[in-house]
Amino acid sequence: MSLSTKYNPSEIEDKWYQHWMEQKFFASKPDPNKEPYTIVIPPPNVTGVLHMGHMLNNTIQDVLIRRARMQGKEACWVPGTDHASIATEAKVVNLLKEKGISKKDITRDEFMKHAWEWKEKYGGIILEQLKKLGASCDWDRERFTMEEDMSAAVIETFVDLYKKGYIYRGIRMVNWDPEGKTALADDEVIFKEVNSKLYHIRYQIEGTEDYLTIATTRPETIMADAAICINPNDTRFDHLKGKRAIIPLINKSIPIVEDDYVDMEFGTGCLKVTPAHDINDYEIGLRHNLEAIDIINDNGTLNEKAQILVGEDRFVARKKIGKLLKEAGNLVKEEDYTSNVGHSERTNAVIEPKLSMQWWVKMEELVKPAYEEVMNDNIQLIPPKFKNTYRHWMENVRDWCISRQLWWGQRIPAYYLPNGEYIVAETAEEALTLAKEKTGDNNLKLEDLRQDEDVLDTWFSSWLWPMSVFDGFKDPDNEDFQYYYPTNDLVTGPDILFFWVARMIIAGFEFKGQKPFNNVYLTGIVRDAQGRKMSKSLGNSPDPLELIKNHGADGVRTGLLLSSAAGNDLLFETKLCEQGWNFGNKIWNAFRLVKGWEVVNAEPSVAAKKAQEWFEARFKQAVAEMDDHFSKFRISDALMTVYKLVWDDFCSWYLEAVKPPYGDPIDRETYELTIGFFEDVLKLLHPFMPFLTEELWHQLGDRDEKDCVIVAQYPEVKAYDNEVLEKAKIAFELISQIRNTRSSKGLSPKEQLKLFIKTSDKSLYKEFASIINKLGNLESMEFTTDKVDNAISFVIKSDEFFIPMEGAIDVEKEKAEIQKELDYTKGFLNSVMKKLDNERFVQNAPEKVIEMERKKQADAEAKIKTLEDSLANLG
RNA sequence: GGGAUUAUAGCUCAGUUGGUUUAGAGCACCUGCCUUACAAGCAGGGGGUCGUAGGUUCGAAUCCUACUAAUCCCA
Repeated sequence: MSLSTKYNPSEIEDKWYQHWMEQKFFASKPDPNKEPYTIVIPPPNVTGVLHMGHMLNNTIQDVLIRRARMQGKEACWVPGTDHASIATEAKVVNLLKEKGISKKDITRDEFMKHAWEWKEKYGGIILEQLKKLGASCDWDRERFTMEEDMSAAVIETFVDLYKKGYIYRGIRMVNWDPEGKTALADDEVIFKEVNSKLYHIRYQIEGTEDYLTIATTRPETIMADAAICINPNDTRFDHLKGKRAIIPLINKSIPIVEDDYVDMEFGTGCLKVTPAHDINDYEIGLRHNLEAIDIINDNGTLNEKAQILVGEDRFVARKKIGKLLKEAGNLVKEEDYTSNVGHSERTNAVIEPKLSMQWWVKMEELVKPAYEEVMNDNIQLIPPKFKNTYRHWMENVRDWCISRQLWWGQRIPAYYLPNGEYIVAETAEEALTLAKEKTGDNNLKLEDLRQDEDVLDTWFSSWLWPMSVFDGFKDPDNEDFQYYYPTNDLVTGPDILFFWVARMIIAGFEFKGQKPFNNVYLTGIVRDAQGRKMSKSLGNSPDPLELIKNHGADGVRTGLLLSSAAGNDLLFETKLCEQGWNFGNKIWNAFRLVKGWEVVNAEPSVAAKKAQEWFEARFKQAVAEMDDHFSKFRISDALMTVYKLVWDDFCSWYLEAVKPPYGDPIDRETYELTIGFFEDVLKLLHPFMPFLTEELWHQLGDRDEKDCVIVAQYPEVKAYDNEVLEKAKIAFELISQIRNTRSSKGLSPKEQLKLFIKTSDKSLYKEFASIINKLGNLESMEFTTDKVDNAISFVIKSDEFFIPMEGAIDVEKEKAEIQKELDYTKGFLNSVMKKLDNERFVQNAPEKVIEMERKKQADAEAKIKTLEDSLANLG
């Protein structure tokens, strides 16, 4: 045979993906005769490249969708990307910079043209990468959050929420990125440990020659100080109460206030309060009615309100002011200090807390149905431990800042009138009409309206995703939306449970009165072997495409799923992919064996017939087990079930039992049944290992282009013969014991052995005699009523087995082994008897439990007797 | 500081409402085999007082309390 002993995935993967695409197997359209099964992809960032998290997440989605497809459901997996305003804008700005173009020198329209060009050229690489993984998305349905219809939905919902009073403008402290010149959401801020200095600065107490000392990491903000704050319980500062202090360098007088917020242990116990530049200070400011003095420009330089160092960058200013304070004699000391400083996820600039006018969504009311429907399990979170986390967030929900000071995104549909008022409307024309009504000024023209410069947060697009991908806003009655929505399962990471999942649920109920999905499967986070998050800066993330190249997509998928229970982080090692590949190779070689057989018309062997009966039952049992695992979203358990079914049951037991001696042909009946079993196994395996199974499906039989395992009918749960499984278990244990005996005596597996059985019930052994003979490699199998001399013996249940050994038997060693088992069984019996001797147990425990304990007792007693006999026989 | 989650074999995890369990799986490990499908394999084997200390119960890995440790979210 010319087939390689090694399975080579790269030869077949692209071929089959292309074939599936050509046959339109991924495509879905509404079919009223079929049950829909829908997944929308968590849209990856359009600038992104595939990382391990995507691999895990999309593998799970693909497993679910492929299984549903084979089960005859109308399976639809919608792919797409989001426009990632900050990330994309940063990329475009950088590209323009390389071309010598500055964003501020071009118009908004020109910039958007460049951005779209960038998107067309570089965006969406990640979707191409998903194809390598085998993702069976309906690619004809690919969506992008900035395309026209999707944007229209965003604008429509903004106006809708505004009209309902859920959207407002307000000044709030935001995370300001002075480089990107935009506000960032909390999750876009990364906190890093930074070495800095703690400056101890003394302020004169007004009207005295005394000083107080504060400690700060940001001396450049002293000009924005509105007060000095002390803890009211701090007796050290009683003399300061009611006094005022003077800011050095600018000689401004500020009050000294008292607030519990001040940590008496930290620094000097005196806190400078800078409401415009620190979130905690802002809140103290609100409590004490302090003025917020903003001395920093949008680009991070100091403005004229600072009075000194105007125009200097905040970090330059920090150094210079240190020097100035020193010269003025106000710098007491500098000490080294490490602090957690927020950085922009995109530009890496140090975040500046900044007061700024932003658009907000009022969340308190909106959240209510979304909260309820998860708490009552109408929407299920998997694993359920996330329900708690979800509840906690929903109960403490805060308003959502949805404006971003960027151009790439949907521009906020608010139009300012010359008098400073504004109108929210879907179009400028509509706004003009409304403006005329509002002002009574019929001379207003479009040119008089100025649209808000800001765009909406990307999440404000993503939260509509399950509805907008089916045009649920543009055309709510359309067939797709009616058929596919609500979707079935959502697969995503717990890190965006609030930013995305919760908001989708909110949007689903608010805009359509329906949940967006039934189940949310939260995957773990893929970490490296040391448990660290994978990150570019650590360089600990393997290249997914490289992994696929080396281990095959099937190998990587299997490797990822093998040890990733829902919600558990996955400590990734390349070894896992090797294990996945090994599994594929095992199946490949099973195929080589079967394919190599010569088939003749003959009677099946007794062993083969028994093996068939057993494997049929075992297969059905595995189908039932897998079905149960899938129903609970235990994907890795389902995989493990089929892994063992293939490796242990099909390869190690079944194929070994039916395999003819080398060179001999196989009878037709056994051959055909075996092919049938193989196909059944491939079906169970296909959602996990799509490529290998498709290849073997076509190699096993002569099939046309439409007859593919991807659309084969998935095995259904059926009743099975449990008795044959129970009997086989004992027969297999006997075979293991025979092999063990051979192995522990250092005999070759080729050495044939004689077996004597002492039992009161011969039927099981007769039934399985042929298999026991073959797999145990026996010369003979006989029944006996007496002990057999010069033999190794062992006990299964209450039956005793003897294998005569030529030459000396180490009696002491045999005795020791039997004694060990006897001790264990006695201990076990003892624990059973403790229960049965306890009156209260017999009274209180359920009948079934007591019965089980009595059975355990009887079995153990019989076994002990047999073991004791064995021991006695040995002398 | 507030809240949550987790703790079972060397590693990653099962163990479903307490009773088929003096605890299972995969990987890793050890021993023997290049046995004509597969050495990336085959056969066999060892390994855990279920984080610690109490409590409830006839019975606890499972329920309760405290402690310890780790992780996450919020401030």
